[in-house]
Amino acid sequence: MSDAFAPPTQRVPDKPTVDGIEATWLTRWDDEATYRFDRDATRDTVFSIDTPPPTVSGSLHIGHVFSYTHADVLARYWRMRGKDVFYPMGWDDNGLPTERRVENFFGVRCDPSLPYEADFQPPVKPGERKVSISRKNFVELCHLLTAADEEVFKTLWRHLGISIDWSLEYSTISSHAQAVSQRGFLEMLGRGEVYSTVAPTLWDVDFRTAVSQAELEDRERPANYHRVAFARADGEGAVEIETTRPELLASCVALVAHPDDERYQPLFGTSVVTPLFHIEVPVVGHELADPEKGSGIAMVCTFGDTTDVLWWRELQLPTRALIGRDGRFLPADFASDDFPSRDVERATALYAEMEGKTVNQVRAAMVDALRESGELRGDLRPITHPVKFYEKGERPLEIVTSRQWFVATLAHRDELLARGEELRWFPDFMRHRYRSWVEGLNIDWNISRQRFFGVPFPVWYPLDGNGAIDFDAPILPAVDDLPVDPSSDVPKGYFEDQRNEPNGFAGDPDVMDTWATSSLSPQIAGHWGTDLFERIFPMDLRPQGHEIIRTWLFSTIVRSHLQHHALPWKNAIISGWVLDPDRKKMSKSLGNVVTPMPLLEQHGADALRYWAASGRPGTDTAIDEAQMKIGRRLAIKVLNASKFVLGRLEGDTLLGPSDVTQPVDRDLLALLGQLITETTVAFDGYDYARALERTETFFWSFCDDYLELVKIRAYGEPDSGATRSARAALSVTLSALQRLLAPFLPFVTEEVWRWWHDESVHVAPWPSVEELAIDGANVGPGSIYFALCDVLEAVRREKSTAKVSQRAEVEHCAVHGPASLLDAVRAGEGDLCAAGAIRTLELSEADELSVAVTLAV
RNA sequence: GGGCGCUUAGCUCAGUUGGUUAGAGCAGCUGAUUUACACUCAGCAGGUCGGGGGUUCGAGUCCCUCAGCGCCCA
Repeated sequence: MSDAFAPPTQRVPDKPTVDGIEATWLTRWDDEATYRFDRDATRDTVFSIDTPPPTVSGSLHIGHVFSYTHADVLARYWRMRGKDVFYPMGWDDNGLPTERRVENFFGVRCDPSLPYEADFQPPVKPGERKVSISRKNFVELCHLLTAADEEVFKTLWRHLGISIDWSLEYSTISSHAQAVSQRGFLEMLGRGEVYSTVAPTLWDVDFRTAVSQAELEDRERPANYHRVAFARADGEGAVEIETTRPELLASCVALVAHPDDERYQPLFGTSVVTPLFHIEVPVVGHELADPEKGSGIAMVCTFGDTTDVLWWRELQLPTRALIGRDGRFLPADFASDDFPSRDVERATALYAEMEGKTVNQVRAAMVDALRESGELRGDLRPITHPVKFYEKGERPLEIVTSRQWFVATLAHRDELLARGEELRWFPDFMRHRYRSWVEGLNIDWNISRQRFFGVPFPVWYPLDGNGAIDFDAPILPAVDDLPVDPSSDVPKGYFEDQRNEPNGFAGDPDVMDTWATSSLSPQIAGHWGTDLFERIFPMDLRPQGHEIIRTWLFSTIVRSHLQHHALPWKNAIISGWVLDPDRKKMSKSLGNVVTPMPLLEQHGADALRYWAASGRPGTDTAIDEAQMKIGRRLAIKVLNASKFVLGRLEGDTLLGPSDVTQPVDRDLLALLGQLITETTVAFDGYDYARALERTETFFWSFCDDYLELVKIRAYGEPDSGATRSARAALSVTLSALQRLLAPFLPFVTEEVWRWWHDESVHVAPWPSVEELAIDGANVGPGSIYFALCDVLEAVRREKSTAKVSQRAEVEHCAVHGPASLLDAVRAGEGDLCAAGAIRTLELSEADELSVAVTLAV
């Protein structure tokens, strides 16, 4: 460990600059392994950070520097506090965004039925029509592209000076991550926390995959209420319902109204007949039917929306599924028990026009048919209502029935709520986001995705003599054999030629939701199962943006709770949005997304970090180049102030706090002690922004006031105690300030620190009050310093008003004020007169401070 | 519909258990001129703290209410 008060070296350049210092120090940090985690560290000395593994297939935007800077500032603080910081970086490279990017980038499409082509070359340019390729070829392209994308992200964060230990880099599609993910799945399966079942599933017809509740978003969409008449089964008139989805008429299974609704009470227990298809359905009561909505009585279908699912389940209604996985209408047999039509011929004839068509086509056909039959009553009534979309999708979700794997979250809701309370949130109010999300859960977490580039389910199924799959007796691999790919690996006791054959086996065709793997980031990064994991888990800090509380944060808590009966981390620090310069939310559609690299190159890493670090946890922050310029100015000031101070410390004398003998110098150290205490408390409470603001304010005063006050004295005779005192105070304070700023401005502080130290500032000890050796004899911290500043300010004002140089001589300066203040001024009289070029200073007692300045002619 | 956050100078924001005359930076204006720094320094000006009501000796701060903006959940 280098001495904080080491003598200056001759390393101070004549013309220091902040330009280009990033490259120098990035290389040195690599060479010196400055951020390398000590693999032998024990849990009590470790500070572990679970950083978001970004989706590299998304475009790089300014948000990627924001939250990561916050995390890095904290990492650097704790490292200086002597912690062994475990700070890995991962890439969440599997999943839909990657597939979509690969499809567009290469102009390809995955068709799992095609054979692998070993020498396949993707099109140089994506063509008009996408080229269909095998699953293995497709996955290879995914690996190829994500590897390149990861480099782009890595370059950004390195340039930004994020103190990641890159030897800990991981990716969620790596073999290691797949093994961890599959082990996690198998252990949940063993505990009964994950199950597969055939159930109504939210389905994106474009992506052809199931999606989970966490990936939903409501979008306001225009629609029309269609008023449709259902004949009563007893022939006594008709019941009119209003629906936005007439295309689902053939899959109607009931009408439902509120139990208290007097209009429909007489109908409960009776039946009506669907128009056109002539299927008898019951009229039932349920609290969720809204008497204010439409005509107050709704058509329940298989399945128009999530409420239909709820009614279907609670009222035990039959199933008449008509929408297929491609969003087109499936065949239906109106002579069967599933679709018991009273007029098979007409129903079959009409439906023949609809089968195989899309939702919109069928809707139009249905409207025509209803109009013709006279059962569509009145005009269509336009409305706007929320429709559920996959967050990355473009068409409304449909609900299809299929077999999926679910993690049982609902059964653990209360425990998960308790975990949310147990976690320390910064800012605290973010815990509400988590709570309301968990309280609103209504379906278990669907982790099956009918896609290609992901972690496969480590599951095979036996086939019976007819080739039917027995889902209740899955064949599982041994943990030691993980990872496995059931589509190419063969379960123990079987041979490849038994695949998909009667009495053979079949692999589960699906892959896991990407969150089902990235929710294990502590286990992946920490190498669950090795001693490393015990050294870092539960982790200390989860830094992330608030938009992924319900996905990544939530799912990580779920997995840790189920697997380890613990929170995955003690603290979560939640960043706000980065807004565009006009304080608008950035989005692709608005075209206002800002890319970080040009800003980084123009203003420098320290400047960009300064801007990011001035955004408090949880607070939305606009991109502000003015703020970046201020950061750059601060960095330059650090260079110049350091150059000046170190230039004063000529010779090799080791100056320390014990050399600080002059009252004003000791007063400065007392103030510095306050600053250190304050910033340390702020950092301990994850309030890096306050720490920065306080340090910055102190630093500017140090430059503009203290340096000016003691400048002349510091130039004095080296052997004089007064000179030594000034130089010692400058040295001690500079040392502390360089370190206090190091988490924020890692490049410039490293540059200036190395002018007089051999080791990195980033492994130097965080400043402490103890190292200042303050004896506590001061009247009050700042009393002398601030008094001198007040008088100096008055003198400056006089010169500025007179429009003369600040170096202009003052003939006479009369200070009137309370005795205590005069004493304070007297204690620094020499410095004051030197700094203000004051020839004669007169001190006289008065109730209030006033300063009369007479300029020399 | 339920919940959370924000509203302080032209702009961006501090303002800690209520306590002198509400602060800073930027922008603006007026100047200085170079033995750390022109990527500099000094000074000036600029606010009925979103509106209303209440508690209090005292409210930017606590309570109620209204409004606007943003977000979360349903």
